[in-house]
Amino acid sequence: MTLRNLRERLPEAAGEIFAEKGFKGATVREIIERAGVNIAAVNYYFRDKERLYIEAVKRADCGELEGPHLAWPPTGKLRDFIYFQLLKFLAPGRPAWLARLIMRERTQPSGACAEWVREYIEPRSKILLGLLRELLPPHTPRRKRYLTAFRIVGPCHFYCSHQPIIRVLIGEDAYQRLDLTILADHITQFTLRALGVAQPGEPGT
Amino acid sequence: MTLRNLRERLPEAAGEIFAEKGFKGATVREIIERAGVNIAAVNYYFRDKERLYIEAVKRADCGELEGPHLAWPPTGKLRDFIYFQLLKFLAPGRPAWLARLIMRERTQPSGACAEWVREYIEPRSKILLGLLRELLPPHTPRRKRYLTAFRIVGPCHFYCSHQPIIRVLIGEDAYQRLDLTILADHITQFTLRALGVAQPGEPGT
DNA sequence: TTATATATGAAACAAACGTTTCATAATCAG
DNA sequence: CTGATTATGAAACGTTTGTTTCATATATAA
Repeated sequence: MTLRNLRERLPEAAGEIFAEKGFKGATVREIIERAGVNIAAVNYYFRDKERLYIEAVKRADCGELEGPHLAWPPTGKLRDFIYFQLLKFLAPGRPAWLARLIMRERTQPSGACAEWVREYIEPRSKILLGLLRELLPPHTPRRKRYLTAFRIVGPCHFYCSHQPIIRVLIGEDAYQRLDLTILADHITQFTLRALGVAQPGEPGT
Repeated sequence: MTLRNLRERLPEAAGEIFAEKGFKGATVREIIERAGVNIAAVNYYFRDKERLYIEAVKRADCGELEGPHLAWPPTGKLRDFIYFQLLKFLAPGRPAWLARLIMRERTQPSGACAEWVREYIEPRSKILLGLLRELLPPHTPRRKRYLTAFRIVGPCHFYCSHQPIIRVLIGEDAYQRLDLTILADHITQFTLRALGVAQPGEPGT
């Protein structure tokens, strides 16, 4: 067989199943079956199930730091930030299990991924807070800045984490017609209006 | 021993542990140990682990329909809705595990609780959409109404579901100082301003 | 009381789990 | 080629899992 392929196929298949069933719910036998490798490979390449899990999470959320285009005005940067936030979770070409794996680790941290929070979550949080520092009036207290940040990131994550329930509530048809640009525009306009920042030509979505 | 107490203590202890570790992660032996009952009681009272889980979820989220006070103006109803939404998850006296159990079932439905979604989630969704029908201009398309609803409910859930990460990002001290009324007011003002609905005397939070 | 239904406890069940072992196969440097 | 290192496969390991069994204890009704 192709040697190096095996070491890569394992965490990939693991990610899909961990996302679907969680750490405890997934079994190594199901993972190695999907990866098409022998069960001993888990021990050989990753020592045990937990380290395989960490590796899978890291690969699922290791995208480059897609910062907003620096040349844009602050409002444009905000729209970009929101759009990329949505894109990460709901991009059409992106496998759905990636988002679910990340969301699972975000809302129920296994503790094994504290390092990943520092390396990945924290920098993005600082980008948004920096953006709000430009958009909000000077000397806005720190607390109001991150309260506003929650108001922006919250809805982005809501689409992903509550996906199963949203499908039921608004109907499958309406859910399928949702477009990422529509969502991003809506959140951006909603935010800018709430902050009292004028935005050219936008009567309503 | 007190007879009927036993049947009640079981799903209560189960809820705590299911919330903490999920359905698969929790073991019946840990549950019966915390409840202080014999392992046979699970089979005797609830047949199996899954039915015990369903019972625990139902009891965690069976609060009465705390609708906004009908006599209030629409803006007041909205604030009430948001406040109760937060209260359900983060009320000081309320055990934290209740919120986590509900959130777990919301974001990763086990499928066994479809009935609970219909009976509990759907009515509350309709209350909010009805409220928005009053607040938004007449003939606002259905899609914009529920997009706006997501903008309101999203942040409420964000506080709960991302609680572990928020604690790290803003610091434990700042997190402890967060007050539910502050949160509710902030979300309400943010929403009303975004909708272009005037609100008396409110320069900023 | 006696008879019947209900509740409890200790022990064991078979199945599934993560992990390990070890013999063999493949790879590669010399 | 030879020898050493690396990779693979089949089988079994010891635990833990959810569930069941059955004898005993308790409550209830006549």
